[in-house]
Amino acid sequence: MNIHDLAKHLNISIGTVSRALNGRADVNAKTRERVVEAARKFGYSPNQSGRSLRQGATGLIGFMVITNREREARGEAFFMSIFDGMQSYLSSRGLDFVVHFCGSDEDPVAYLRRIAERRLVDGIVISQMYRTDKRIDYLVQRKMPFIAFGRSESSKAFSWMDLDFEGVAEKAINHLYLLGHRRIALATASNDVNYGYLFEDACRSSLAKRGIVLSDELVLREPLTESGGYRVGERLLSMDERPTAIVLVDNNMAIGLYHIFQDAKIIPGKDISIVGFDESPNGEFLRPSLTQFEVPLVQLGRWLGEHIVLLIEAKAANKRLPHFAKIWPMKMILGDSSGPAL
Amino acid sequence: MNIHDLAKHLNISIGTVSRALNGRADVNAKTRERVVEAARKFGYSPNQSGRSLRQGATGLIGFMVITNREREARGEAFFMSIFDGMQSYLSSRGLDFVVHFCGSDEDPVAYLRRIAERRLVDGIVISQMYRTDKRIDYLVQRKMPFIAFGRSESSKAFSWMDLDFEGVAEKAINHLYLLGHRRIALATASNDVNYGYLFEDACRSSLAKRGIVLSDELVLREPLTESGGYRVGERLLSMDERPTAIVLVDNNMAIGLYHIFQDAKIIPGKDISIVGFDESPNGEFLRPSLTQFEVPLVQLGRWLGEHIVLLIEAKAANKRLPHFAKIWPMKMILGDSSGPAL
DNA sequence: TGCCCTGCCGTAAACGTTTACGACGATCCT
DNA sequence: AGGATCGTCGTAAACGTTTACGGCAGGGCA
Repeated sequence: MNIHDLAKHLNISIGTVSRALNGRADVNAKTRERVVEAARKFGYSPNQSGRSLRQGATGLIGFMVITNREREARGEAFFMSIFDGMQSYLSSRGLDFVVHFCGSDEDPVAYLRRIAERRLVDGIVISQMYRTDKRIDYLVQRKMPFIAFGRSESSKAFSWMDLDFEGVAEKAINHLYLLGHRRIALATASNDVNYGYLFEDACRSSLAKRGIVLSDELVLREPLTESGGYRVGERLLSMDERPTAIVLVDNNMAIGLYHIFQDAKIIPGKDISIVGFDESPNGEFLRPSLTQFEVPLVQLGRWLGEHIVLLIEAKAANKRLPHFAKIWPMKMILGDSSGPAL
Repeated sequence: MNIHDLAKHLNISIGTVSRALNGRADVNAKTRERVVEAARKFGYSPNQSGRSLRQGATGLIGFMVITNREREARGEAFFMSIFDGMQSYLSSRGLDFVVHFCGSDEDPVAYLRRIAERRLVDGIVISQMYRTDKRIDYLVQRKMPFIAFGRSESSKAFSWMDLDFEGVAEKAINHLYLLGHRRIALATASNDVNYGYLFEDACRSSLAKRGIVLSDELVLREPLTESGGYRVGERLLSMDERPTAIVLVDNNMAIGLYHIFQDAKIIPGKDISIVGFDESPNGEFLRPSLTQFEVPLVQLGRWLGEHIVLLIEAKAANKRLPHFAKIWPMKMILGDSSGPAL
């Protein structure tokens, strides 16, 4: 069933059918009704390939995720909520949303090139940015609308949005400082993901502002997983001069940390203070409750949807692409895992 | 840059360019080399819309996931690994793989219809099956190649694959029975997801085989989350006659359960036995280690990729679609969370 | 009555591919 | 030497849309 069949069945031309379905003005109301009704009845929607070919746009927005078997990616609750918000906005605009998963054994740049060259999407959000990320140069050079979810170093100008690592670091450090903590550790990523460095730098300068230097042995780099958190705990416990507080860049780690502390009869918020990062079901659930930071992920997804559409529309109108650079604010949720220094 | 530009640049016809890139036999080796080299140099790949239109196929395989804000979906480690395997197989076949996320406020059937009618994919895997799932009837009627990941009741014949809930139930119950347990509880899903019922029925009949009836108060329906597990623990502890063992349909629950038991000074494997479900980072990590079931998810993803391709090829060859019905076996991993009954 | 305007619709070109078909020169066989 | 075969390539149609353009009927106005 294509547009010709439908037109023949209605005894009108395909042009009219197309105009009727696309809501153009120059079609009789009565005719439009007949067309829409027939389309519904036969389960007809325009073939997207034909439409894309003619319009030079696919109506598809992509989101690229890199799978990794180490499972260091932020969890389901994180991405799923973002997808939810993005999908909800895009479908309200009549656009489709698809997620591209780059396999753990594939080269992200090659994977992205393939998507771009075959013109599978009109625009794309890329995530899990590396410190310097070739994907950015490629997309800029190709003039493909995109938003990087996460910062990255590049000589080119591009649009990005990111969580407020600086703000979180400042609030976390300030909170702990006011509670009297002076020896504060940091648990961050062991791989090259950019926000690990960002957060470390931010913590370092927030501490420096208060006259504290973050010495290297207090920066614990481990996988952002439960067992990574457990390892952090082990290293913490083996230290000669144990820190009185620790800041985490990822809440999955909190689970492991709580476990080893429980084994060692160390009570978070009393014997040692813990500040987590983004909100997560785990964080809400842990006892004592984890001090962490709230981020409305569904809204964040909507923001991404809205702004990628802006970029696409700007390009279609042949206007110069604007560049967004958005830091997403996060609010501290006080829990019982952070208390006065001993 | 399209095929015409490339052809003009090489001073040959577009037909030859196309044949060269598509690896057809009737093109001179020297010419092919020049074409491939030029395509690489200019970053040219055939426009997928044009190609799809001509071929009547998109070369795209979809995977439909339903997001839910209750976060009861199986986690990242689960789906991500499946995607990884599926992507890896499909890309080796020159096919693209995309994931469609149906928003939590959308109707899954309408969402799927949209994908199908616009012909966005050649075939699709649908997941999170409901007990009776309209998506199946729709896809069957539309003759669109698909595999249901999860069983569902339908009068139509269709292809599906699912985890071995019966096998897991039998092994879990047998294991506990041999350890002397006779009063065994079950934690399962509070929503309408089909495997909740499947697992419950399977446990019921495995128990019945051993002369034990699974009474209603021992079936604890809660969300498949950490806090759902915590609720299960609360209900367990408030029982007059507490069960000596519990079987879980989801490992996220194990986290919550361990926590409340820790608070209540109840030791898994000693005071009460716990058997979890699929392997998960959580499960490996919990102390005492959780008795659970191993499932090679990457392989499972490959299987899905291979078989959806078989279905698509069969349809392209105008052969009757075969129907697969695959139960994916799972192996019990003995942990310390299950021990002799008191 | 003659003219323009409006509302509605049909026609046909164009989007970028793939592929059946035929053309052409070179080689091979008898 | 002549015809058949083979290797290579160009031509053009087709896939399913959208949309610029023009046409036609009818109504309004001078």
